[in-house]
Amino acid sequence: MADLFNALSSGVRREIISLLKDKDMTAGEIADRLDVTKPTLSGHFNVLKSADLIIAERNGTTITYSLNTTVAEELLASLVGLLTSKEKNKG
Amino acid sequence: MADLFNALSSGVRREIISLLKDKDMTAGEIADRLDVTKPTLSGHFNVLKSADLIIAERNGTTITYSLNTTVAEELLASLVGLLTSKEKNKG
DNA sequence: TCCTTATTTTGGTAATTGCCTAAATAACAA
DNA sequence: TTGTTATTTAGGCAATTACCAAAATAAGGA
Repeated sequence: MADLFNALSSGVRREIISLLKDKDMTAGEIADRLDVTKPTLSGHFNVLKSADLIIAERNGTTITYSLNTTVAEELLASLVGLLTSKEKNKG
Repeated sequence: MADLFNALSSGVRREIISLLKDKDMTAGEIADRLDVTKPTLSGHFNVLKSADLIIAERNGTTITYSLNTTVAEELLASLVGLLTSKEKNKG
């Protein structure tokens, strides 16, 4: 849970997720669209992979990343749990 | 949005939110329950206030914090927007 | 083996964060 | 004004993060 929110706390990483929610992309394609170098991006991929938010699949020399929708849904559920069930102003 | 995720990326701050989701509490009450000093906590309150996630109200010498449920709900909506609408595997 | 493409790892620096103690401020009572 | 309680601000240090350039690795073709 901490890993997930930490992963989301970076603007670059949220952009990566936003790209991946529509279609899978290779590291190079993502690098073409974002304004950071590939090494920097590689570090962000690592953070997202550690949080299990994205999945990497190598095909030859290219690596295709995809959003892990299962974990994304679990994250949503966790956030609901964190923020809701406030009974104070029920009605 | 960046401020919101950044606010959530700290365990201490998530604990604060978790306490406040059930009832409003003063800074001192929160300090009694968490294992950091009051000055450290004060810094976390500032981060949460900057993100508009909590609301501070002074009564005499005490300051009572409450969760800003409106912003909490907006955060949930934002996260849904960030993570969903993936058409790839529709069906 | 040598070359090319794709991506990551390494190494370094600057900025940020998180925590603490000590000092300052705010509100109010005596 | 002096004292007390509640909280924040200031100052400083250690750890982490973010970024880049350069080097290294991986995969496959000639």
